[in-house]
Amino acid sequence: MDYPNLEQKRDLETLAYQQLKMAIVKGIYPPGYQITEEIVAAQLNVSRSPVRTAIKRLQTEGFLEKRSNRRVYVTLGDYKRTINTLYVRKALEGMAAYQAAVNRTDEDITVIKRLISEMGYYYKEDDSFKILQMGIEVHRVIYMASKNDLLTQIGINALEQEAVFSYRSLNNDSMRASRSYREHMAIMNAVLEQEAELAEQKARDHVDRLIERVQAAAPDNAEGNSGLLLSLPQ
Amino acid sequence: MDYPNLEQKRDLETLAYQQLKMAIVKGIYPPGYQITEEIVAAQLNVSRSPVRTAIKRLQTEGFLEKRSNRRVYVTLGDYKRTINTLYVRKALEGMAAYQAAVNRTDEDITVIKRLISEMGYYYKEDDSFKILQMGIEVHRVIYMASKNDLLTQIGINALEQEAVFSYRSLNNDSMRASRSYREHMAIMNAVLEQEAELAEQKARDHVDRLIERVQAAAPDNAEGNSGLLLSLPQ
DNA sequence: GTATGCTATTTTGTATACAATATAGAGCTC
DNA sequence: GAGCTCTATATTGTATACAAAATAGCATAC
Repeated sequence: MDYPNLEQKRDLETLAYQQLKMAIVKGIYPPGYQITEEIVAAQLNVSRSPVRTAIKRLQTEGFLEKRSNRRVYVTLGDYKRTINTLYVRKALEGMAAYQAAVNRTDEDITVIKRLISEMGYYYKEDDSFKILQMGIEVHRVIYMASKNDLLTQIGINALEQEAVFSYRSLNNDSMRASRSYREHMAIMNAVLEQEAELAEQKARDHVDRLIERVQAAAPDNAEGNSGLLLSLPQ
Repeated sequence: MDYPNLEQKRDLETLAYQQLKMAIVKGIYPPGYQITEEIVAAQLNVSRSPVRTAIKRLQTEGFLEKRSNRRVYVTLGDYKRTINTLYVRKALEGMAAYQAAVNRTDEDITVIKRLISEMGYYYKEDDSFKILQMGIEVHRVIYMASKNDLLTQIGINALEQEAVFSYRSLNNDSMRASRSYREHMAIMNAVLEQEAELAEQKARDHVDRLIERVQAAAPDNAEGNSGLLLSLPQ
């Protein structure tokens, strides 16, 4: 057994959970891929027991899904699921932005200001990919600043799932990056200024834009899976 | 092994999950109670394996929590947790009401109208308990009408958890029932009329009232657990 | 009387054997 | 060749034995 970073000793269940989740999020096990206890166990060099626990957990979290009453696959995100997740994000991220504006600590302020200046740097450099990538971090920080554990846990899970199953196209053009930049800046500034209602509105608006993009990208063949592409949440 | 309703054959993991969850929600295992795999297994007359799976799942869902790095207890809902859950409910139930107003089918309309008339009956009868109890059903129906599986799943889970861990007092006076009646009616009517924004606002207002009540009931000793009482979500 | 360390007990973690069941595929019939 | 049935295989479900770890309680020393 190899402990990637050693540091903290974990039980095999936790290890299997983390490894498996990472493999899914990174796309090593792509959506639709069949997961079997035995194979994963062999790859991690542990018995089926801890792997089984990990698989069950990822099922309740939504990363894996049971199909045909016996087999487990990496969740296949279709159009409807993507839209559903985005509406959940709209509700949760709106609330998180509101709460963050109210509850942010000095430490949160420091972190957010650092994010703002870092993002500004990449904006000037016209580094579209970096800007889009940092969007995730913005949402994560705002969840943390909300000081609501439950909200944070559910919200980040939704965010991570979208990273895997997202239905959007992957054109990282600078127009998209530019809009992403402006929208995230607006949210963070409202949080800094403690403009709670504004922060909530900006966060909701941001997700509305994403919803529009998804709807525009797959208006017709809404039921099928064609057009599925991996992307970064924003 | 006894199958309560027989009908559908389930595997023991599912059975253990359902039984254990029911026992928690009904208060048979009260908050703070230690759960051990072996004892539950003995009570259900199955081996530890399926019980173990069920316990792990209830952990990730938040009904059970690990303390002292080895033992598992029924989650002890303190003030902060109650407030956190209510804010999550505010976000999700607001969104659900909005989506329900947009997506409700004819069948949903029938169900909602039946709920309205039934609730009206109990209101005339001045049956406070029944009215408060039906509040849960209202939220459940609205989640279903939203046609968003993910939203429904997360939202109902939050609702059920509050049923167990709620911090509020239990005085089922008719003034509370009267307000509960009015607020739930307002939400359902807005959904029927397809007034999406109004429905969202009414749903959020409703949870705000609950938050006020919790804050009023436990303003000072916010950290402790004194004052914890079981109640029904509304 | 308090604190510390040892030990027994409790409880979970892990591996593995076996059972049950669903799926796939071959072979058969028509 | 199409469809059916039967069988083999793949895979999960369940039980259980054993290992590891944490907790609690007791005894001992100071």
